[in-house]
Order: sequence, then structure tokens, then C-alpha cells
Amino acid sequence: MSSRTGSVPGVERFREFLNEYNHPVTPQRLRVAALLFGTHDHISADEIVQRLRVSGDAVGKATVYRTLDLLLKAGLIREHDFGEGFRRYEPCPARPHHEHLVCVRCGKVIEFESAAFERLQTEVATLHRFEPSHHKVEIYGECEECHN
Amino acid sequence: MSSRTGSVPGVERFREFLNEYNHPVTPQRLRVAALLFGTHDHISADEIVQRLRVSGDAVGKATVYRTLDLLLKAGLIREHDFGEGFRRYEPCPARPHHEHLVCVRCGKVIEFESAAFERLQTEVATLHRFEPSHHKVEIYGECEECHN
DNA sequence: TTCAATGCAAAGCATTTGCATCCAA
DNA sequence: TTGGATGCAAATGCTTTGCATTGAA
Repeated sequence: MSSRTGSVPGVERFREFLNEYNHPVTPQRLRVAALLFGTHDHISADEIVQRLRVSGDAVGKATVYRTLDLLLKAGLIREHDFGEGFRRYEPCPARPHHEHLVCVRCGKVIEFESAAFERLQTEVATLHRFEPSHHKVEIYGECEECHN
Repeated sequence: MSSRTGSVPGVERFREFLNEYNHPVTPQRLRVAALLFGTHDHISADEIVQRLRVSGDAVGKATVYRTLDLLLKAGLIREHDFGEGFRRYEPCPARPHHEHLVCVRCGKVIEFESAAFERLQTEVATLHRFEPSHHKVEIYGECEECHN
């Protein structure tokens, strides 16, 4: 075992969420949450399985997917599909809302925020009589290292 | 049979692309192209198979996927993943580059363009030393009919 | 004790691939 | 005539589900 999960705020929030909805707090759930809240990467379900296995805290793949569902419902993580054939996840609470730059060669993901984008979302949605809930802005291209 | 494919500009452009790369011009390829260039929807591979079957121009699913690849390589269609578990396609040449508003209830897709978004993409990419190739802006929410 | 969680394996789906047959050029 | 296209069915890869077992409360 490695993580003192109690010290990670995100894990605490997940614990509260589980209590609130009378979902058992299991070691597997805490491990998945601790891993997610302890990384800055945008990792896939499979990477979660791998990393937990390596650190000796193996959790079944099905349980990982089920825990990701819970974390999504709790609003504690964000789900992404960058068109790679699988989804990636990142913790929410850490940083404010942000968008992504994705390198089409090496897969590197860089985050950025832009108040202008936020403003434009509201503007455009209102114009089309939409009630906006969320949005995605992804810019694809080549990062400095990959671009010759 | 229904379509006089010769009258649709997109189909003509596809024909030229096939000739240029010495790919045979087959009736199946023309049918898929004609369907795509004749609709304003954002349709899935499966919908293409269904609609062609209904109109008596059945084309195998594998051929549809293979033709979509060609159309993508030709730059004549755009591919979208709105997180529904499958991809949607739309003709490119018809309209200038645009973004999407997606109703999370009924799945309706509305297109919009915004010069401001285009400008911001370049700005942000340059800031992070990215060479931008393309981008996606999707705003999710409830359309007027679905919102109450 | 008890009801939900776990984890394996099987099932589901969209998409891709293998291969025998067919056809555009 | 012939190399590539077609289309069925099988394979793939991510994700979900069924079910017997385990464990949190």
C-alpha cells in the first residue's frame, strides 16, 4: 500500500459522496480515486488497471469502470474522447474548467483556459435558444517537439 | 435506382479523386457518396447502410466503412464523435467550417460558425507552440423543445 | 447478518479484417 | 484479363453485464 488517501481532498469528497448515497466505501474505490487525484495525466481505464497492478493494489477492470461511473456521477472527474478508440479521465476539482490541445503525433495533451471561449459558449447557445450544460473545445495539431 | 449522381458536385469531386489515385469508380462508392452529399444530417455508418437498403441500393457495411475512409482521405466529408458510441459523418464542401450545438436529450445537431473561435484557435495554439491542424468545438445542452 | 461490491468471464457494439468471389478498366 | 473491390462472416478492442463469491456496515 502506498497512498494516505485521507490527505487527498478529492478522495475525501468521493468518500462523502459515497456516504451521502449509502454506497459502501471499499478499498478498491478509494484506490481508483486516489490514483486519479494523484495524477495530472489524462489516463485511460486500462492505464488505471495497469498502474494499480504495478503498485500492488490490483483492482478488477470491471470495478474500475464501475468506479469511474461513480466518480463521474459525483462530478469529481471529467471524461474525454480524443478519437483514439478509448476514453481518458482526469480529476475535475484540481483546476478550473479548461480546454485541450492534443498532439496528433505523440498524444501529448496540454490544458488551457480561455475566458473568451466561455463567453462565446453562452453567446452562441443563447442565440440558438439552447440551454447550455457543458462544452468541449479541442485543438489538434503538432506539438513543438513533433513538428520537425 | 434514384440519384443522377452526375448532378451532385460532391460526387463529381469524389469521382475525380478516385481517378487521380487510380481507384476504381464503383456503383457502391457512388451510392454512398451520393447519399452523403444529398443529406444535411449528420448520419452514422449504420444509417447509411439502412437508408441505402431501403432505397434498393444495398451496400455492404464493410464497403460503407471503406468508402467513408476514402471520402475522409479525399477531404470531402467530416467525421464526428458526439460520445454516443458511434461516429457520424457529414459532407464538407457544402458549407464552410463550422462547429456544433448538440442537444443532450433528443440528439438534434445545430451548426454554427464563429470567426471568433477560428481566431482563438490560432492564438491559443501559437501561445503553446503548437502547429494547429484542426479543432472541434461542441456545445452540449438542451434545445428549445427539450428544455421544459 | 445482509445486501451491495467485486472480479472473472462472457456478452455487446461499432469498427476492422480475412478471404473467396466479382467486376471496373 | 486482372488487380483491386465487394460482402459476408469472423475478429478486434473497448466497455458493459451476469453471476457466484466476498466483504462493508
